[in-house]
Amino acid sequence: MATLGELERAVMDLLWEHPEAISANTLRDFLTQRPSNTAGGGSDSKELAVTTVLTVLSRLEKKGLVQRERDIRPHRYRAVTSRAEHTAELMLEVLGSAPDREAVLARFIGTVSDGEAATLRKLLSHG
Amino acid sequence: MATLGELERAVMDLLWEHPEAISANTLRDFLTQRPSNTAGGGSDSKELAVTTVLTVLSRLEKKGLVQRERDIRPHRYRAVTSRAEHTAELMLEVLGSAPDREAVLARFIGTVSDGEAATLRKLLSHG
DNA sequence: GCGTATTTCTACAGTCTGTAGAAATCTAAC
DNA sequence: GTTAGATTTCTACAGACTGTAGAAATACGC
Repeated sequence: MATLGELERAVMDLLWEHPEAISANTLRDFLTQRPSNTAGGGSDSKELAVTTVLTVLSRLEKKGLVQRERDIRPHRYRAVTSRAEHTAELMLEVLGSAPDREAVLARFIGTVSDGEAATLRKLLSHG
Repeated sequence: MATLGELERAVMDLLWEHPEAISANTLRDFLTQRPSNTAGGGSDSKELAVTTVLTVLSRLEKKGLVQRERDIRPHRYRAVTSRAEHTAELMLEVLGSAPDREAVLARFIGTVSDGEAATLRKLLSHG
């Protein structure tokens, strides 16, 4: 696993938002026309060739992040794991490489919000 | 911040192991001669030019991960943050980009060891 | 001042990502 | 069954980042 590029990331975000498998064209439309920018993020709406999206999807497939349905004609794509799973895996990957895991966790815990801390406490208690 | 290359990572690991600031030559020696390979990791002992190490150190400095002492002649380098801090920051960076933080945390928590869970519980209780 | 150690500049190859045209392939309609 | 249009695959290239290091500049000790 590794960190994704900007476009790869955008595509994954869309796939995560849409559980149903969708086509490259649909993705392209989402990527380019995206009208409602929730003020703050990067405004998109830049032309993109479908082949570009297809290339990115192929790469994501090779990376194991995307699965494609090849039986129907406009192939449909969908994320293999949920964003939460993926993110958790990434975090574990980062943590895994540390010989001082507990120290890392200590610092990590110190930064989550109160609400999240409460959630964590709950999760840890009935585990 | 971003993920480091292999050599960059190796350099950072050495700097983290050695709190005292050390020179590029010393680092080069560590990187090349490293005799005890704890069976399993990648065996090093490959020749490396000092300039290579210096280049990497410059890049790490530019990235804010390394600080250099310029007053003494063989410049000395040291890590700006501890590995634990750095790792925790990376984890937060990964987590931060998720809209469903709690879901991520839930999955994350499910994977840590019992001992670590205990540590976390302790940390969360008197926070 | 000079030689040697050290640092900075410059350079290049390999990988990864964004980008897309050309070429191949498929499907529906005729 | 042939053809046109949609779809997918191949191939290509530029830009960033990393590993790698020689050349050139600089500093320090004698």
